[in-house]
Amino acid sequence: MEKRKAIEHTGLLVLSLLSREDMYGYQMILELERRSDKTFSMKEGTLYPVLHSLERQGAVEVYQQTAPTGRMRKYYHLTKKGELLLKEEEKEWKTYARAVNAVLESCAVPGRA
Amino acid sequence: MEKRKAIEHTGLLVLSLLSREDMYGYQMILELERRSDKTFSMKEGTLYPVLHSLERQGAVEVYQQTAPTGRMRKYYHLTKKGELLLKEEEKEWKTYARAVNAVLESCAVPGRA
DNA sequence: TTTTATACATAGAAGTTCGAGGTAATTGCG
DNA sequence: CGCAATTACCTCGAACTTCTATGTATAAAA
Repeated sequence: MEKRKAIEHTGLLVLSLLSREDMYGYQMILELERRSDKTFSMKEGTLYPVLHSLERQGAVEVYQQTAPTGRMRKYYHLTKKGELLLKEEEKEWKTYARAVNAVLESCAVPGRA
Repeated sequence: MEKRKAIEHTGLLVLSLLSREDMYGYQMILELERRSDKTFSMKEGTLYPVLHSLERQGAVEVYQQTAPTGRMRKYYHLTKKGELLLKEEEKEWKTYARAVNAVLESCAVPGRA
């Protein structure tokens, strides 16, 4: 009965990360955790299917590269299509967040207003 | 393949509405639409199961009342438990929104900074 | 050498929301 | 009066998302 802590807006977050630099999956998880100050800890079971879906949609492109450590990594690169998608989702997020806040404020106890 | 437009945070929004005044289901849908400036249009298939779930959790109490129009309505009232739940969910929302914004900003093109 | 961290991946469970459908009363319109 | 639209409740199953659990494999650390 434990409520699962959903990330939600996974696509937005991933696209956003890739807008600055190409990244590989595992790196995205770490970066997301760091930049959100530990609020997000996206699971691999969430991320990889999303990345594959973004690839099928043409929003990202993949290339493999061997890390200095010798390990293979799959880097994801944001395409033009991905940039557009990011802009759209960013706008949707802002609209959504504004709407939630508007409802919360409209219900807030008066007191100072 | 159409992406569905989820409301998400349904519980938070409903509890929030009820924190100001008792409401009946249909009214909540209209109020949510109004206060969110048309961003939200919660479906009945979403709302009623959520209300019943909140009732089972003891977060809301129900009473019936006949409207001036003669129609029967089921009003929902926020309990103490519901108020606590609201506070929790409100806090979670703020943390979540802050984290998303932090990631977006950390990825924003420089330019001015 | 065993554990931990890195790095990828998938299958199935669980949760949420919606679409579609149903019931029923009231209101407005021609 | 008859009929559509609105009000007001409800449920079921589809669709989607995320997580848990699990698996593979390599490299670094203990």
